[in-house]
Amino acid sequence: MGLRIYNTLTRQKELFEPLIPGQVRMYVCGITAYDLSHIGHARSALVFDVIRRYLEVKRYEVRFIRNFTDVDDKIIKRAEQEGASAGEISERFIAEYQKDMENLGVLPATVEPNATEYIPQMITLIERLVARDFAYVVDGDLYFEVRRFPRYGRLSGKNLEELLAGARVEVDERKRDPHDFALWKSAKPGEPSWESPWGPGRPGWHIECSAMSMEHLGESFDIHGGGEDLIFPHHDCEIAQSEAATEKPFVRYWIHNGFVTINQEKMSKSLGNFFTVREIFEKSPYKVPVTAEALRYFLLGTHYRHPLDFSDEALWEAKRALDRFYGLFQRLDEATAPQGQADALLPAVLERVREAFHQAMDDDFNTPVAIAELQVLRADVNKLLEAGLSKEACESAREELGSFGRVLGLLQLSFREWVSQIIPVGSGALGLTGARPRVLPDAEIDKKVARRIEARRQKDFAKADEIRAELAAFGVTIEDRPDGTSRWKR
RNA sequence: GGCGGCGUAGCCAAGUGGCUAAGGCAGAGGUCUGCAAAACCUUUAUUCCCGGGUUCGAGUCCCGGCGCCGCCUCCA
Repeated sequence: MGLRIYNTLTRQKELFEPLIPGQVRMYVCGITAYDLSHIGHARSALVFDVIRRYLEVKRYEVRFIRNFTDVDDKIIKRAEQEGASAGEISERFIAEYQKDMENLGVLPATVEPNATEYIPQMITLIERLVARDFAYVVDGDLYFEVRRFPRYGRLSGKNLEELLAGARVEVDERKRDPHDFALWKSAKPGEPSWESPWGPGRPGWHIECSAMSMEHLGESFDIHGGGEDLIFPHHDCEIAQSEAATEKPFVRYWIHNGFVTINQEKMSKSLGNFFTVREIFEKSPYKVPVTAEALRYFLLGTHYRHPLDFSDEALWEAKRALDRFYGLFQRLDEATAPQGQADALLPAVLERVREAFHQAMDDDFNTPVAIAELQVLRADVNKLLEAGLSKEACESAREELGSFGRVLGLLQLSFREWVSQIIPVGSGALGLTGARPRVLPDAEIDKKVARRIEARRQKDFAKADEIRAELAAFGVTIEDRPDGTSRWKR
C-alpha cells in the first residue's frame, strides 16, 4: 500500500514515486514579506509541514525548500509609506513570519531562501531563455513569450484563446501577447535594482521560484506546492519558463491547498476579511502552545484541498475536542490498576489504529480521517482504562497517541502544560463571551482542594460544595475520584 | 464569458459503485457520584440540494436544474 497524492497537473490521485528512490525533493511557495501573515498563510504552511512530516514518517529523506519573496511591488510600496528601505521591510516581516511559524510549531524547512540572494541564478536562467528565443525586450523590460510554449496553461486547464475571452486582462500593447509575463523589470528611480545584461532592474515574480527551486533541487524534482490561487498564473509561468529553459519536466506532483474563508468568502488582504496569526495568539485566553494546538487541530480537521471557514467558535470547538485527549492523558498518568486486567487487549487496539491512521494519511494526506481515528483510539483506551490498565500499558498507550500526534504536530504537551495555560485577565478574549476568569495559582488551588477533601471526609457537603463553587469562579473544575481524593483542572 | 470546485444530521466534517453513511462539537437519556465533574453506554441523517437516467445495486457514475465559492489581476 503506497502513498497517493492528488496531482493538480493530472487532476487525479496518483501513486507517489519520487524521482530518486528514498528521497523527496519538495518546494513550496512561501510568502511575500510585506505584512503580518494571516490564517490562510498559516494553513498553507501547516499543510505542507504535515505533508513533510508524514513523508519523513514514511522514511523518505526530505529536502524541503520554502522561499521568501523579498522584492516586489507591495514591499516597495510599503517601504515608501514607512520611509524605510524595501530590505528593511522584507527583513522585518520575514522575522515576524518565522516567529508565527515557530509559535505554530511549523518545522523549519531544509532551506528557506530569500529571492534577492539568487539574482545571479535568475539572470543565468533568463539568459538561457533568451538564447532559446523565448524572451524579448521591450523598453528595457524582458518578457517571456507564451506563444512559444504551446503547453502554457496546462496546469490550470486554460488555453490562450479562452484566456483572451476573459476581458479582465489589461492589454499592454507593447507585449506580443497579453499573457506574456515579465522576467526582468528595468529599474525605476528609487527602486531596488541589480545589474544585468539588460540593464539595472529587478526580477519578475515567477522567475525567482524557478531559479531557487532548480538551485536547491535540480531541474526536475518531485513536489511543488502552494495555495490554489498560485496555480494560475504563477505556477503555469514557472512551468513554462523552467521547461522552456531546460527541456526537462519541471515538477512531478503539484499540490495545492484550499483557502481559508470567512463567511464562505476567501480570506484576503484585498477583501480586508482576515485574521492574522498574531492576533489569534494575542487575543487567545490560552498561552501559545495551547492556542497553537487548537488552531492546528482546527486547520487539520478539514481536508487540505477543501475550503475551510474560519470562526472563533470553530477554533474553540477544536480546543474542547483536544481537552478530551488531555483528560485521557491525565488519567493515563495516574495508572491505578497494577494488575492490568485489560492490558492484553491493548496491542490489538493500537495495531488497528496504526493501520487506519496510515491508510488515511496515505490517501492524499487525509488528516480529518486520521484525526477521527485518533478519536476512536481515545475512546478505546478510555474503555480499557476503565477495565484496568497497568502503568506500563498506560505508558505505551500514551506514547502511541503521542507518536501519531507528532505527525500532525498535536498531542505533544503534558496534561499539566495543557491545563495550566490560561493567561491572566486581559482584554476581551477572542470568542470567549463574558469575563475571562481570574487565575488562581496552583498552590492556592491545591490548598482549597485539600480543605474540600477534608470537608467531604466529614460529610460536610455544604462546605465542600461551597469550595467547589469558589473554585469554579476561577475557572477551576473539580473531579472526585472513587477513593475520596480529587483532581482539578482549569 | 471561459475553466474549476462545493452542496452529507442543529453545527463542523469524512466517505466517490455494494456490509449497519466515519469522527468531532452541541443536545437527550442512563451507569457512576453525597450532589457534581470526567469517563463509559445508549440516542440524534431509512438518507446524502432538486429532477431525470445508467446499474442487480448510486451521496458515490451520466444528463439537466437550483444555490454557493474560487481562478481568469497581486494573492497561501
